[in-house]
Amino acid sequence: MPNTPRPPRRVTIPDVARHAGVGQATAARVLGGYGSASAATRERVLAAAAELGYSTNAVARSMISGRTHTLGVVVADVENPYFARAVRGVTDVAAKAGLQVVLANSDENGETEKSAVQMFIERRVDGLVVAPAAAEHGHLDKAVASGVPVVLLDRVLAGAELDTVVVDNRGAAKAAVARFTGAGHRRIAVVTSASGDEDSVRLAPGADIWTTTERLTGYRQALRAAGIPREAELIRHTGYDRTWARSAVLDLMSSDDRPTALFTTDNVATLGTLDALLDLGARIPDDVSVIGFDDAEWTTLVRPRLSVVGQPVQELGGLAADILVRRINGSTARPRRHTLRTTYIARESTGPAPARLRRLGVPGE
Amino acid sequence: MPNTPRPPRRVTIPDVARHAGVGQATAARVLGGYGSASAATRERVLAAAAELGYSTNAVARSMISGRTHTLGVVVADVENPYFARAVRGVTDVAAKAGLQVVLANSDENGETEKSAVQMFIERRVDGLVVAPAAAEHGHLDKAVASGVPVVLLDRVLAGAELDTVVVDNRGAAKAAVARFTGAGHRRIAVVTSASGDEDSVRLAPGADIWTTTERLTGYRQALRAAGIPREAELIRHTGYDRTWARSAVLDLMSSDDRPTALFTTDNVATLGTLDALLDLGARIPDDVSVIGFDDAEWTTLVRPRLSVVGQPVQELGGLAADILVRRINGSTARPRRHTLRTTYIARESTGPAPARLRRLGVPGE
DNA sequence: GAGCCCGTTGGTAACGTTATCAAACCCCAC
DNA sequence: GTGGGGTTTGATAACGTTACCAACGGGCTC
Repeated sequence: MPNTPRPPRRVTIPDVARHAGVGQATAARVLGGYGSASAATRERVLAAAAELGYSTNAVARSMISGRTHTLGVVVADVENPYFARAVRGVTDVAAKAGLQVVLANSDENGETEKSAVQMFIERRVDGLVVAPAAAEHGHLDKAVASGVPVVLLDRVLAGAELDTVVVDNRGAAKAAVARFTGAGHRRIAVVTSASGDEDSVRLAPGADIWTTTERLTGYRQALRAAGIPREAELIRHTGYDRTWARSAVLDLMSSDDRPTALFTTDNVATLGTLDALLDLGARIPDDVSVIGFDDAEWTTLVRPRLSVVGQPVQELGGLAADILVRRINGSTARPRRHTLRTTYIARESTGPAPARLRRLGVPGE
Repeated sequence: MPNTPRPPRRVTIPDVARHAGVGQATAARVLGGYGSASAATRERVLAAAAELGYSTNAVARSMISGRTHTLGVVVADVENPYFARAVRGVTDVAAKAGLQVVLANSDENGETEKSAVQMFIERRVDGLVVAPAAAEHGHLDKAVASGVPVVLLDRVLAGAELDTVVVDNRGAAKAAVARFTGAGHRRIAVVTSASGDEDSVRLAPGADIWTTTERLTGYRQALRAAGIPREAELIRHTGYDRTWARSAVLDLMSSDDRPTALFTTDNVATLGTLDALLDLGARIPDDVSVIGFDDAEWTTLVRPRLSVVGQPVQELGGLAADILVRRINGSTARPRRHTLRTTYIARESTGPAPARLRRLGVPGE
């Protein structure tokens, strides 16, 4: 702790009490809004407080009440629109319950998350919302054990006895891909930012997040259900850079036996995919159909407008906050998983499988 | 205050001291990392702490130190990518200085902002970053007076003696529009989400935010510099809904004497404008040139890629946090305005003014 | 008029940490 | 053996609020 200069002394309850000519306890009751006081004294105390510019010291209050009226939120990155929306959902519900929200970014790093959680516990937050970055959840269990309720957001953690708020990623992906198969598509590719470790269903540092893995599983299930053999070449793991997804799709579409439908599991992949398709001069959906996962403001800007799997992201955050509020109020219900419904948003980027493949341009011309 | 159940008792310093067989003060010194202690006792205390699962109570610490190591941030809406980026900038710099960030959304409502600031002061945050929603700044002055440093983000407040971090909106807009005039454009329209009260240069509730007003001023200055008379018909105030901007542009482009260049002052306006242009089948930049304000992930998705005025948003937030850290450490420098540079990002949406106007399609076909 | 109940009031003890200060201790030099 | 410097140690007082309890007073009943 560096020795920083102390802030100036603030007006306290004893000050107000003295100025109002009442006992400290009385002033405290009026200012704290508890216990009883006659109208006359209440008036006097309030006047004195206003005159001196008194402002409650919430820190002192928390000290004795044991409540900070604060929620800690750990997400990968607020800059990511998905998490921004989720955080917004949390803050809205929290605000209604008189709680404020402290934010921390983990950058998908388990250690960063751990230390953020540690800080939150030291600060005695009343509850924690975490979008876990790693499979390890000892720190979260400890938080719960020490009386700080935890809700997992967006991602399931295998073997964790924690409230979890997610969408049915697998089912949503399966349903989306089923639209392709239903429209006669047989060669359906999937583009994902996930790195593709086969055994990463359990979340591990550096491995893929649960969400994406689930969506890939849904893709596979849809293919199986339609009796379409899985083809490794049609599954492209590109990593978290839009240009990589672009190259992958460029490559994919240069094949003589190119896919007629593309499913993208996340926005980075979608952006890269559209980038490639645009540069190839591919006609959507005549040449190729596209469905993305998660809606964004630009999905209705591109022409044709993009069909996507929409997620109730803000509600997800809101529900997480809601669960916390209930736990803070004493609920001891057994932790469970809450799965919210996605909605398929049909726009203009999907159509029947083309009878034959049109020649595409080469990017750069 | 509802009477919620108290959380379970936590392990405290006296507990650890007892368990380690040392005095409270000694244990406190070891655990608090101040004062001196022999290696042997340090060992014993640490072991006892680990054994009992001790975790520092930051609330109690704040109570006596007067510091909460917390920054309050009030933005219009974290869901807005602009503010999301700014918040990210704040948290990053704050984290490096050992500060956490509490978030509040004002939704551009002055009263909401005021009560958020009030809460922050009660919670004794060490500093405040505010993107002001209204011209009124009494509550911010009071915060500073009571020892809580305040930095204004993104918007200047007339008559406020506060540190302010902004970009040169006026100059950037002027330079952008000057590119149009330099390329021979004479009919240059501007599309803005601002409502258009003429006397809203001073920020007022319900009126336009400073940022947009400045950009409009820049637009006018660029026209004047090029000797082009200002035409009311070419200035479209559309309000904060993308479809309204779309209609405005549809109308604008249906004129026989339609503009050959469009400048949009914000992302909502840009989105609506492109929407309209796309539906009209307008060729950019052959039929019409476009420059937007503020970059976004989709500006490189549309074809042609959109030229924009880029803002160092994250740096803006970072600088705000930086200034606060300095003030917290005792700086009493006179508050001043910090204006960061924008960068014009030349892409493919601008070109020379067309010799004659091509007939455009009608939307809906 | 005495007894009682209830709203009001004020003194004081928490809460868990850091700050202060004096006492104890150690090692060494004289 | 004694004095002196420094380090180590522990008791205790803050910090500003709420919790607790006893005392007071007025209006009512019997």
